[in-house]
Amino acid sequence: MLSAYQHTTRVLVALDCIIFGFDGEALKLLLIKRNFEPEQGKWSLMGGFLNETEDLEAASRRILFDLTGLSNNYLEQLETFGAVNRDPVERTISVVYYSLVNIENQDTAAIALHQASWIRLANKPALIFDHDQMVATALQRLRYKAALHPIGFELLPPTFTIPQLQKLYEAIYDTQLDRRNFSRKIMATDLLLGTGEKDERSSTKKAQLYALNAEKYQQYLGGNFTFLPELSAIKPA
Amino acid sequence: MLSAYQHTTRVLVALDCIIFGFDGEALKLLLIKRNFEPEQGKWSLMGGFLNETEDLEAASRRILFDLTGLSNNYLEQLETFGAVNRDPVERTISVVYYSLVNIENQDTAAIALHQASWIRLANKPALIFDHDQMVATALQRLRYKAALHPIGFELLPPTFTIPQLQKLYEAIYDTQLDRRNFSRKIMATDLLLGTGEKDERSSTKKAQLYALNAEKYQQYLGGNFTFLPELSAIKPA
DNA sequence: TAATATTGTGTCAAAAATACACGTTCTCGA
DNA sequence: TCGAGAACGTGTATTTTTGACACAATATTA
Repeated sequence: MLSAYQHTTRVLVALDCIIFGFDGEALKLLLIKRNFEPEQGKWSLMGGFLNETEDLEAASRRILFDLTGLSNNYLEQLETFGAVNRDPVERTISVVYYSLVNIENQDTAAIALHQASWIRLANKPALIFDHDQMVATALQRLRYKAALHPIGFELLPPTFTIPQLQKLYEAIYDTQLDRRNFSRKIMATDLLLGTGEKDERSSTKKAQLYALNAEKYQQYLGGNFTFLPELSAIKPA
Repeated sequence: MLSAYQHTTRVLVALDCIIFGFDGEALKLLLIKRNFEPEQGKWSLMGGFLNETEDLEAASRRILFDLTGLSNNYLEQLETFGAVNRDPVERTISVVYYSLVNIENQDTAAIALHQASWIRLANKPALIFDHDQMVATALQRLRYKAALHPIGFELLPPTFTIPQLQKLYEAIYDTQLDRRNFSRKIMATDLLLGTGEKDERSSTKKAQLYALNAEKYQQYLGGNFTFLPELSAIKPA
């Protein structure tokens, strides 16, 4: 081991996780009520500190798992927030990740233990520190990314219907889409594999259930594709 | 001031800058030969450490200015790299920014002092630590971003010709574009203001010089727009 | 079994992307 | 000085994609 760098400041590194879910109608965030100071009792993102011997993404996954029992989700680094006074206790920079989870997979016990709740984005309370800004940035990134890559599926159960998928996109972009054009576009991607099944939860005409074509999915993740032309002008931040 | 957080590790925070330029033919990177250990004499990105009392972006701008005399460039946070052993000396995480500069604005003295050179991306030597990966990620981001936002102009002088602009896009995406379609598409954006001037450096028919329409530019930065449909399938990473 | 709600699909018109060619301007060298 | 070479500037026809729109089929429930 070489000798340490001189004359330099060491700071705390936090990780915060923005966890998106979808309840069939609206986008949701998994938020916690802080049970420690500072800002005890206020709403906040899931967070924790980086350990000496773990990578950033590993730390983010650890925090996600510890607090929610969720693992193997889509997880992507969003941005690092480092304003000098963003944490009143001590200089701390926060590396923020966002994740997309199937809301049905949640570990209810773990979530209850941490006083976490799924809250609709539209009803989001004010969060501590710069967490509101983190959420705003994450939503922007999600919109950006989901328009070009098929990551929306990460928010759905393994099988889903086209109307469900459409509602998801409508929730992400807070807009209405034309059923016929949406269906045509999605079908053209060849991403969906029809299961013979139908969605039995519906109380009118039951929609066909599809599963993801895993191979095609990987292809589309790598390249770019305009999933939603109707959204080519995504609203500015 | 509240008391400090307990039981947590503090780490060094570095900042590394990926500086893109364009010489009229190809994309270039401003790289330095390290004059300090470890890895003295090897090629590396510009970097430095975060000070106690500065924001991340401010630190990045400071480093950029100290080393190159460049300021007021386009600067955007790319990603934070934090693998446990990425720096052999001590656990260090690096917040990476990328910037786009007009290569004609360089401060020659500052650059010489730091043994920095503009090197074509195609001739990039191997860099220290994880800097190669940083560059790869930056190029990917640049391609992503420039397809939807008019940030390419940040690499050009205040006035430029359409053929120059086209060569820039061809360099960014390492591809050939059709002159007529490119011109039509760019003109349709209303981003260019014709100066009466012509590019006197050309030795054949002199091309018209344009300047950016600053107002339109801001509009396009905010929203999304498909600048280059021919690139809708940007190559995977 | 009629009313209601939702699914699934087809067509047509407009817009955008693609492919492609010719006349113009400038320099340089014969 | 004028002809060749090189790059600039622009227009049109074809194909593809988007966007707008309507009707028949299925399931539930009153």
